[in-house]
Amino acid sequence: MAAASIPDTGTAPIVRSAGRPRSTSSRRAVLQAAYALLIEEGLGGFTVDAVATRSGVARTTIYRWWPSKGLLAFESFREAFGAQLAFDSTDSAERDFRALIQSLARALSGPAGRLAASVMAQAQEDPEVRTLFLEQFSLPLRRHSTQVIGAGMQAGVFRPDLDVARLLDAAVGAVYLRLLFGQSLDAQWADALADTLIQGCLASK
Amino acid sequence: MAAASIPDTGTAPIVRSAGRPRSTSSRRAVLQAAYALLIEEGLGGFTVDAVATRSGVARTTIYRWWPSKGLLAFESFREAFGAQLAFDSTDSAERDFRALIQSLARALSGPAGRLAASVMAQAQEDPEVRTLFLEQFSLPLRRHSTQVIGAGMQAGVFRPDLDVARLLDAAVGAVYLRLLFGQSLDAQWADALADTLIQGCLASK
DNA sequence: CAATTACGATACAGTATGTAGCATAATATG
DNA sequence: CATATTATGCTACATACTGTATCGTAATTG
Repeated sequence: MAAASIPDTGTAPIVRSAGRPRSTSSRRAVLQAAYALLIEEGLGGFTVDAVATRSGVARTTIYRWWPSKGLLAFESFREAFGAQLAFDSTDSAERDFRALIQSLARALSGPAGRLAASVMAQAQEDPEVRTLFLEQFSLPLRRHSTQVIGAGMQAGVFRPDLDVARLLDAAVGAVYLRLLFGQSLDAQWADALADTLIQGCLASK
Repeated sequence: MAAASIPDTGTAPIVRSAGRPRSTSSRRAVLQAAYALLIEEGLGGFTVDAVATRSGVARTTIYRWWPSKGLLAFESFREAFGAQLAFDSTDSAERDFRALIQSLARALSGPAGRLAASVMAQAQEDPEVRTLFLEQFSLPLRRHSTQVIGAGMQAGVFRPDLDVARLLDAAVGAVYLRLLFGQSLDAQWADALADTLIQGCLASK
């Protein structure tokens, strides 16, 4: 019954130095405007200008805190997503593995999925975004998934020579593939994917 | 031993009307410059301006033939990739399936992989690029793959209730996932992926 | 030769990026 | 309360890219 989620690595430390403190309301307004713009207009309508106008925060202030569009998009993504991924472990490894895929698919199937797709696209232009996405989103998720599957191997449900990393490449890759092509990520699809991955291809029993 | 590859749907018809004909050398120069820029600089350095300068073709001429950056990127990708994917069918369904994954991974592992990643990123901004990529690249590939796997099911090697579409989501998704995250797509990885997909997760034989 | 279409060059308006300077606001410290 | 310090908002500016319009010139057909 242990619950896990993406750790919140982003929020600033609470050390107080001299001078006017950073406006938390402006920060929130910017991230929220970025979130809304990315979802409503996609990457095309996502400009610092538009974020400034929509949030009511001065453009120069945005540049002060977010050196690039990509990092702004990523921070907006992380804030919106950090709490959305949570998994419960049960006594069935197979059920846990299905839940893993379902959880990821569900989280990415909503409007926030467009956000993730936009960040992935930004990551192709900006290596820093790619690194952040990998280290702060993909890897924590993968670490937890590896544990879940490892438990299934320990329990003898999953084959002992299972290549967990490749299995996760396939599971996560399938979800992202459909996300990037704008295809639906409904529960039925996710369960069929899990079925296929669990059972494999061969006819011999 | 039947060979298959992506059909060449793009080249213009050969109807000759009055007036000065379109310069094929300019067209090639533009596509080649776009290709080089996307590979060397990535999406960031890929602008119509830069393509014009590098190709020596006037910017206005480029705009005349390619209404958007995304479509230019896609056409460049298609020209460079059309012939790169070819598969041979043997009498072993399992070997053919492995070859499928190997072929895709090999084609995307080179510098041209960055091109594909760039087009995928463009597809997030431009629905037209997404549609073209799907219809002219993904779907033909998928149709052929479905045939190969279907033959394996007919032959009794693959389970009769195998969900081919999900299997391909997983296989192709895994390749794209690593491509987009800049991770290597070497032959060893591809074969381990094929293993995992073929054998599934369960310990029970 | 006339009609037609493509190409190259220049110019232009619109928009986005990213920086700088300055006045003002908010907080900590003495 | 006075001062130092930092944040914010505003205007201005240089740079760059987009996309269109116009015009002179080149190449091809009939």
